[in-house]
Amino acid sequence: MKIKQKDTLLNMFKTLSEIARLDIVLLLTSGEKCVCEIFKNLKLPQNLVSHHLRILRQSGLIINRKQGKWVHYSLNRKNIKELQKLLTKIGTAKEKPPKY
Amino acid sequence: MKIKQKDTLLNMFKTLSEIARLDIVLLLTSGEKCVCEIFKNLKLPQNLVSHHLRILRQSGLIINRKQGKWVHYSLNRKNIKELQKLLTKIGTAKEKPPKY
DNA sequence: ATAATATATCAATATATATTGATATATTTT
DNA sequence: AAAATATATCAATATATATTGATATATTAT
Repeated sequence: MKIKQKDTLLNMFKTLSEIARLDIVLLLTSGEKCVCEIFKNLKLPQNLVSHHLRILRQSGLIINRKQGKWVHYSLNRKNIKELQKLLTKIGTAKEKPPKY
Repeated sequence: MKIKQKDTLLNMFKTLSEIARLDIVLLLTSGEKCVCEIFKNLKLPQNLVSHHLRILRQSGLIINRKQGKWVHYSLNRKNIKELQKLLTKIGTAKEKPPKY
């Protein structure tokens, strides 16, 4: 695996290892949401959610679009697919059977 | 998703978000390895690798078996499958299209 | 029994990052 | 233009965790 690719994956794992961010991602599986919907839904302060959204964006897991005073966030399926691929690779690697 | 299940997934993500541990998991895709093989391969001190192996074990990502003075570690495919499932769910969730 | 090898644990420290509070920016409404 | 709303940023602090060094335990070899 290329170093850059590994870094990207590592970053996605790191990003998803925080409960608030995993919750955001799970929430976004039901479609795109503005920040206000997200922080009300998760019952977290707005600035904290904003902070986590930035980390999610920087890791490539979500994307956003601006519309008036709202910023709508949604999942970045392309990169999530990459994570899936890696896990499939890990999960299906051949296993040396224990020797008795 | 049940709280306990989410905790488990969160823990797996947290575990995989450290480069040494991701490297260990990637190394183990080629079959089970004893600790000495792992720390020599990764060029990390033995006690540090031992520490990371414990975290990997506690998160359910790897299993071990003892044989003489060696402890052999290998992937725990069952739990890795769970991670895969979640990502598949996230990656295939329906997306509300942006409105123009 | 002693030495050597493989692994794990513990305490101390360094480092990264989550959280909070205050504030800034941009857009819409009145 | 002023007020209200939505979002982002910054500095400070709290917390979690990686890393290191020292040491303990268990097994095998001599």
